Amino acid sequence: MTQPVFNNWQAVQEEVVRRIHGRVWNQGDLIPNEADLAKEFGCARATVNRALQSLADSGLLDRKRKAGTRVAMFPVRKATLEIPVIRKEITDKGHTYGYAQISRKRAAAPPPIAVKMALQRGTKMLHLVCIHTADLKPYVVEERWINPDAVPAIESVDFSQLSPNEWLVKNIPYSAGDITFSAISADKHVADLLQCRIGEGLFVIDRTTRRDAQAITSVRLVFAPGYQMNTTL
Amino acid sequence: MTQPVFNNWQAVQEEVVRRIHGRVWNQGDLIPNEADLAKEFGCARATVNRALQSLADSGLLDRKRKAGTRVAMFPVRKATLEIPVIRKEITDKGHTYGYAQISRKRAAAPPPIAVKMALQRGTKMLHLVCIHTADLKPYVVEERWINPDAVPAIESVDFSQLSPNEWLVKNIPYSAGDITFSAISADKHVADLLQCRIGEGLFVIDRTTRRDAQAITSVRLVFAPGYQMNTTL
DNA sequence: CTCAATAATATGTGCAGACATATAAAAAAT
DNA sequence: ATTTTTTATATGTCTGCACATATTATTGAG
Repeated sequence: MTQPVFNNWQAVQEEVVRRIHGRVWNQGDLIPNEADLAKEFGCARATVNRALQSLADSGLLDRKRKAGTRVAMFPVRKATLEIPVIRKEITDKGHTYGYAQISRKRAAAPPPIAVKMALQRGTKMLHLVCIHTADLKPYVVEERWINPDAVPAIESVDFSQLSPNEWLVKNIPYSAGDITFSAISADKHVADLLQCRIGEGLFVIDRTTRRDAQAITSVRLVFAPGYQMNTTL
Repeated sequence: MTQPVFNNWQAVQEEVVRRIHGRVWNQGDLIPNEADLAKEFGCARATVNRALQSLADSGLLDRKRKAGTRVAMFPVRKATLEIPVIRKEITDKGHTYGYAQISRKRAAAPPPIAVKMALQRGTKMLHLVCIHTADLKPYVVEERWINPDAVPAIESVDFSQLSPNEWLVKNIPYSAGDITFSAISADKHVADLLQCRIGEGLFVIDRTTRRDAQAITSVRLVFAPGYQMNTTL
């Protein structure tokens, strides 16, 4: 009897998944080490490593040096979300993109924003509110605070035609950021802009980006009713 | 002058990012091929490959065989979301987990669900509603449809103590799924369960999982007001 | 001129071997 | 008994080489 040969990392991965699903290896079990698996599968250890590493990335395995590889107790599935530029998101859906600036001013950020951005108290920030439309219908309101210390050039940029979202993505590289997804009830201000009822449930993305330790910008995107963010796992 | 040596893939990656951020390579530019970069960096091509592949995964580069590697026009950032088991999410936050089944019945799924799950019209499904609590306060309502054809064992499972969320994760492997995030306004039913005002904006996750082509289950998770889902990028 | 066959090329991935590194377990010192 | 040091081991990753594969560019046939 000739056993099948797994000579590429995807095949090895599939076999490992098959064994986990088939309860050959149970939750929490230590699985054989890479060298043994390589021998069994008739391939190089590097190939097994690639397969197992990829499964660890997706949360199905837990690996630790010396301790070995075990089947994750809670198979925490990881979904990857693509965060596109708003204009691209709208045009990719086949709609006509529109943009308008609502307001622009300098002001101290309110405490929650200041805390998130780790700012000195009373730092003057650039505050922008604008709206993105799809086929002339409100799509999302962008309320943004920009730290002029981190982006001096910002003072001379005209955001009446180009959204800060797009300008920042194109011009200011960032090294890290955090995102929060949540829901709010529309207040009067937002309801007016999005042309929806006051109190209506709206999807919200809050994002703060940094370069090294310095906060660049913090934005709240409030989407029109019915907005959905999709992904697969 | 001795140029620095990049003898590990993270260092190569950092240097490449530095060049993109520093506009040495601009958006849309074709960058040198792996062999040339390897020579320049004084490392093996495999090391450059690892670095560039990882950057392509994160959306900063676009790569195509023969065509080469270019800096992405829209640096679509990708955020990875961890989708944990609800009980684990709550206990990890340091709260006391509680669970209760609200209802259990057999019924035909409503059309939107039936479509999402690609079911025959009128297939009888198992319908479950339950609630998860954190420190005795409502945390999330789980409304779930389960396809008994895909999970025959489901009929004999008691969900009065163990949530379908947890039972399914532990017992039914799935190969694929899709997730939608959105916001709704609380209707009376949900408002009662979550002890919130009618109309309040609530964060919602809809998830459908499949094994091969067969739909296993479709679930709507409606979170209590104030819920946030966090990640980094 | 158009379309199909062919060659060239950049990435994708495999292999064997080596060394690096984290860390669990064992041994030694206190 | 407790802490520190050492050792063993599984994963992490680099190297140099080879071949696979997708796709563009070139060439050739009609």
